[in-house]
Amino acid sequence: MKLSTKGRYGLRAMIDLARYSEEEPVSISNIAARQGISERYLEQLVALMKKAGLVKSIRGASGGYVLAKSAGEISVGDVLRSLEGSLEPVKCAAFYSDNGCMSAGGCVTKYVWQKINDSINETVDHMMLDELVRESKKLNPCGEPEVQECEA
Amino acid sequence: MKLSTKGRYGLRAMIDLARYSEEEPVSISNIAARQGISERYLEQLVALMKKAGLVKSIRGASGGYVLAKSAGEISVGDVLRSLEGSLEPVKCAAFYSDNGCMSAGGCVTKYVWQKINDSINETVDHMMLDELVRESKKLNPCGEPEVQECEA
DNA sequence: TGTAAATCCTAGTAAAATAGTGGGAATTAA
DNA sequence: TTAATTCCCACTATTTTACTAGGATTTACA
Repeated sequence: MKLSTKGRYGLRAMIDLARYSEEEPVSISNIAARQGISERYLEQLVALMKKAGLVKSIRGASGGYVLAKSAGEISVGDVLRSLEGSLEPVKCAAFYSDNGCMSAGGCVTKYVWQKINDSINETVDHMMLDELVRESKKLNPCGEPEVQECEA
Repeated sequence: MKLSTKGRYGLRAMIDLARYSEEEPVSISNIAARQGISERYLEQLVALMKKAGLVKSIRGASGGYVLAKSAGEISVGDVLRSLEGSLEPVKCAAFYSDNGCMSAGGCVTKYVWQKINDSINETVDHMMLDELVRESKKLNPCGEPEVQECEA
């Protein structure tokens, strides 16, 4: 049940992007430097978020990325799902239908997975990016590069 | 954020075990047959649950496994954690301490991971095995082998 | 108009994790 | 004694992860 580096780096990058792209587009190399993430790898993560409609790109010199909508309209869930795919703990074909996989019409554990899924989504869909940006400004007012001692 | 087969098979096995071990110990091969899981693999999963104090073993012929406590005292969380380790989405060293990993005393995303962690635990720790056993009896009253069409 | 800074796109790859399989010893009921 | 069972440890194929690499394309600016 671990989030991969995609989700971990991606959310950090997105908070960074939201924080620093208000005046001008932010480049991958900028984010990568501040967050201590490989440029080439981050490139791929941002591409996923672009595909999901969370960020817009401006090509060419002095280009970069900006949010595609306001930070208040982008949830942690949007970000994580764009990178990790669905957050559901078990990929169950019969998840949203009644005809389950067992003889008598549904497997027991399905309801467990669904409950976990619901609670994860409930949580991540109610945390918006603007909140985290405010928090980031409080914790790191001057925008120093973030030292990573833990691997989150 | 996917549960591995350990968690998925393990919970199914545990519900099966809880359901069928009321009168006599249930063997691995019994559970494996009913649940369509490899015996050798299931053996290893049950060993983890034994180590966690969720089941007791009776060795020798006509031996098998029984619950170490009543089904009402074993939560889905107990089972999943015994198999998967911690369910937290990110393994953060500074999780339960205040001195975080960033210069200014904590990283922003830590709070996100903690919220997700809390909501998962809240959910799995309030679902007890006895509930699921009752559900299992409703869905499959005669204890037929469970046909797996989905991979949950 | 050239150059540097950027995004964009695709492919490759080492390391780690997953999902098992396999052999065989120890225990115990019948 | 035998068969059924748990127990323990080692091995392995496959998949996933976490990148690296190369190079094409776009564009601001001198």
